[in-house]
Amino acid sequence: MRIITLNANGIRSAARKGFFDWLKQQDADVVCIQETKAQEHQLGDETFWPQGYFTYYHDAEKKGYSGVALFCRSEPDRIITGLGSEEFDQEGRYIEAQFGKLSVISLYLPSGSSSEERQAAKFRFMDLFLDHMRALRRKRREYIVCGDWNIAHKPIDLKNWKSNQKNSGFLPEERAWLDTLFDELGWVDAFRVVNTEPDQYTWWSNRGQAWAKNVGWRLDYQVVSPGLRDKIRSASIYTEQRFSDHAPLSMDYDLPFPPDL
DNA sequence: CGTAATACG
Repeated sequence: MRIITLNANGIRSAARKGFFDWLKQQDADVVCIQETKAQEHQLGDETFWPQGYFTYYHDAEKKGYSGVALFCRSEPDRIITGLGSEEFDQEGRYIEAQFGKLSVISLYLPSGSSSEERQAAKFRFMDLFLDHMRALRRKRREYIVCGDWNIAHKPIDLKNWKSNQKNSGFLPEERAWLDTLFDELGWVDAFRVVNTEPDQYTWWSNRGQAWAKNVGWRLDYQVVSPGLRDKIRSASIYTEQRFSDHAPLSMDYDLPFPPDL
């Protein structure tokens, strides 16, 4: 089973840069997109409903903002949109597809980099989402939570960790939140199970020479329930592609699709 | 600086 996640920074922009042509060659079972920055009525072109996939969008109410999507090679038993939050469900940040006992989720955690107000919103979402992840752990299901988590976990996960300790995305509170998720709740950062190398980034600033100098951050994760830990086979970050300021993260699991859990 | 709309990341 192959799962791909990408923050598209505009699904229409990514399409113009060849994302859907690339995707055809990837043999993905589920594709998780964040920052579609479009509403469904703007995505009439068949490009945005790829052949061979069941496609689901969860848009923000605000035009050109946020939004997540799922492309699924087999039809899910159920789709869940949103977390039951008045504040965040209108921002299009969560969509879950259920296939038997497996759920695959596309998540877009708020960025806090634009203002203190947005950082406060990010912390509110983190509170809400940690409770959600606690609730998921009590279910008799397995989960793959894909997306842009907007937090680098450890110094190995960004180039300039020393100078970024006061910046959104590498704040001590944000890092501790991921510690809680992984160490206390038992969720697994699947990429790090199969790749412990430095310089494995999924996002680069558009400013300066960040891309050319590989001054990046690892913000995009596939976070899996503990029962899937020994099913994680391999991970690839497609840094050659420039569909977005993020790179696609593709992971292979030792499971058929649809899963036989 | 890029995407998409005059804000947000």
